Amino acid sequence: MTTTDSSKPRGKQGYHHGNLREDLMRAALEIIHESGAAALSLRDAARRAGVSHAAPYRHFKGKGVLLAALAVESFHGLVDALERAKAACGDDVVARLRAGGLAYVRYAVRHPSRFRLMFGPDRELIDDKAAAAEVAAAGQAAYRQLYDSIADCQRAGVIRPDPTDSIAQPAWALMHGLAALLVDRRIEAADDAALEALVGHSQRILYEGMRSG
Amino acid sequence: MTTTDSSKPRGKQGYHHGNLREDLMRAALEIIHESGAAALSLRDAARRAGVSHAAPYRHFKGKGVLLAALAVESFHGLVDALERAKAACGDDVVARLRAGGLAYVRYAVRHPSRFRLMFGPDRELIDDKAAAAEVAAAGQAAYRQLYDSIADCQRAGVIRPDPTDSIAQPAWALMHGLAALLVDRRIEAADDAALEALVGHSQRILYEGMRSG
DNA sequence: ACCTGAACACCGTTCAAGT
DNA sequence: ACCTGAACACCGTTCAAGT
Repeated sequence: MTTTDSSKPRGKQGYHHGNLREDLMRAALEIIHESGAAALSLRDAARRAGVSHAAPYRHFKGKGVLLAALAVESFHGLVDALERAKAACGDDVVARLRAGGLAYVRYAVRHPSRFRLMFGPDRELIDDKAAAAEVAAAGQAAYRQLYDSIADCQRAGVIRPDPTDSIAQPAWALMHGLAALLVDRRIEAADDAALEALVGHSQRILYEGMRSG
Repeated sequence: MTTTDSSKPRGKQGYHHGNLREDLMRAALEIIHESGAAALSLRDAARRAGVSHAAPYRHFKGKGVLLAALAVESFHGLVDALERAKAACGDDVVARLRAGGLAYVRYAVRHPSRFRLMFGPDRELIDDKAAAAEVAAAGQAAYRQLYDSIADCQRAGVIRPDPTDSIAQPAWALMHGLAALLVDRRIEAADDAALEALVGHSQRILYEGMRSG
């Protein structure tokens, strides 16, 4: 029962894997999802991927770098979600801004482990400089989504022409705070409708203060 | 040099400590402050407190319970800070609300390790039910500070008479988001003046949307 | 090139035994 | 009552050695 697993027909019926890097990331996320980031061990991830405890080190310089790779992947997923949500709104700049905010909070609630990985203190584990820089860059790409939406609204004359950052930062903080408190179960949202209502209500309040005139 | 330490003149010139529980909490916080929560080990805390690695278990059922005790202590510190800030504003309900928000963000920035302990995923480590409940209660006490401030403003007629939670939640989320992003260095505030400006500006935007009329 | 096995220096937690 | 020392089952990381 050790030699007859047939999940991947790839390679020279292989003593090795073909795609260990991806499998390790998948396993690690699974562990974090089941038991929290503190419970993640590289050895367990290796076990689940069916390799020895030393094998991961051919693909990641250490535990922190694996975590960083997951964070980067997660930021890319967030950016995708934001882009899709905005694209579905056509040219209505205000609708695009609102949809982006909702998508941000939804992404956090649907992928709490990833959200915590992106923003949680696990980033402290990333002692590797290059990996830390990559995570930071991926995070900035997400912020740019919001920044651009605000700038579009300013150009359209529906949001005050203050420095864009001075508006984007509070807007980000509000959505980020909702996301963080929801993920931490400090605020409850019974279902997706309740979540939409909470986000929509928060956005309406904020929008009153941002709009022109 | 083992028997002649004279820091505490207490007890029977003691083979034991007098106040190990407190010393362990102090040491643990020191470690977290220096190297992050992930680097905390009970054994290291015990070492710094000058006792054997098994001694902590007379005072805490496990690592998670020590962390929980630190979180509770930190929430109490936050509540104290909020109360002091509000008290300094006399009877002006709006000033009290604003001061509370600023105090919240300041507490986070000044005590980032504690803030992460209160809200971070480290709470997952708390497998102990009683400890988790204590942390939740301490957290609710902090929320009540904000809730009461909003309610006071509503009674004074300066904030819309919507359900208080529906206003307190976005207000909390905005301050919490600022705090979290600042602690994570996703947003920068060069000094305390910049912090005050950021918080004040965010509050002004929010207040526009909350106020009556 | 990619993986294994043994090794090292750590952990958290438990438990008999000491004072 | 409070602490120690040995013990157990784990970790992360490294490194020679295998295919």
